[in-house]
Amino acid sequence: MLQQTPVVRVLPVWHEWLERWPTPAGLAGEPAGEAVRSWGRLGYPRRALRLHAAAAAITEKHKGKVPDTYTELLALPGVGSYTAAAVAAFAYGRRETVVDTNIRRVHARLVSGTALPAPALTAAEMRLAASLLPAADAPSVRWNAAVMELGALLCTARAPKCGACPVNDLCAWRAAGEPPPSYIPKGQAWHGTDRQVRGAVVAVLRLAEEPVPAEMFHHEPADLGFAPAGIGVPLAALHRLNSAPEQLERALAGLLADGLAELHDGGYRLPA
DNA sequence: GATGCGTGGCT
DNA sequence: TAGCCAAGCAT
Repeated sequence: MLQQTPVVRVLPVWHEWLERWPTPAGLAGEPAGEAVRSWGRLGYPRRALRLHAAAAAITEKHKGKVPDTYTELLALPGVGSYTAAAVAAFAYGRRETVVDTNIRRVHARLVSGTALPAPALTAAEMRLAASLLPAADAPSVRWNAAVMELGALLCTARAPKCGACPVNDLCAWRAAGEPPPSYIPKGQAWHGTDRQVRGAVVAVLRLAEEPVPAEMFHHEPADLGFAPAGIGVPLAALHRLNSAPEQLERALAGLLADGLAELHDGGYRLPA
């Protein structure tokens, strides 16, 4: 849930999930669509699908217990190098090189003297992080947590709070006069993209209790002569995007391909 | 290595 | 207010 999503937005959903599915087996015992539905508006709903798949893998291959090694964690769906290291370190106390966006930014500034880390995680960054990690297990966990928090709370991407930083006297970027970034990060396009349409379609499917006919996506409900049950609001939002028919087709096809939707009785629904 | 993939708070 | 950006991953 925390992948690319701020902590404060994750917390309420996380609590709901743990109450509803206290164990991996509990989640694995329900349809994947239920995971997507209860994902709410966290974004990137593929993560819900993969979390469900990970729960199934944990149930089947790990006797229902979340594995405690980096390698086993990495093999789970939706778990990459960051998440595998973070779980091994923070849940199991292991010494792992945890590198998230916060840690990358702190290292870039404090050590490398640049305003921002490289556009993508590099081998050099991993080597640097590994070289800074304390040798013993417990201190390494504290180090990972501390650097991550420093980045999240003080050494932020925009308007870093250098005045409150406990290590500002060690900061290479500050010592260099806070030079501007050497490149301009290109923002993620949104308006008019397939991505926006996909999001609007999934919003409809989340609320739908019956398969949604393709015509519902392509035409105004008023033109169809019948009222959609319970999905009027997200459907209206989708139509307001006024996307081209082929764009809608791409979005629907993409959702099918990703397993976020399936065809049933001539309509689209979340995977049952 | 580059791209596609959500959503909403903050400035 | 339009854009930035957030505990990344898979392909």
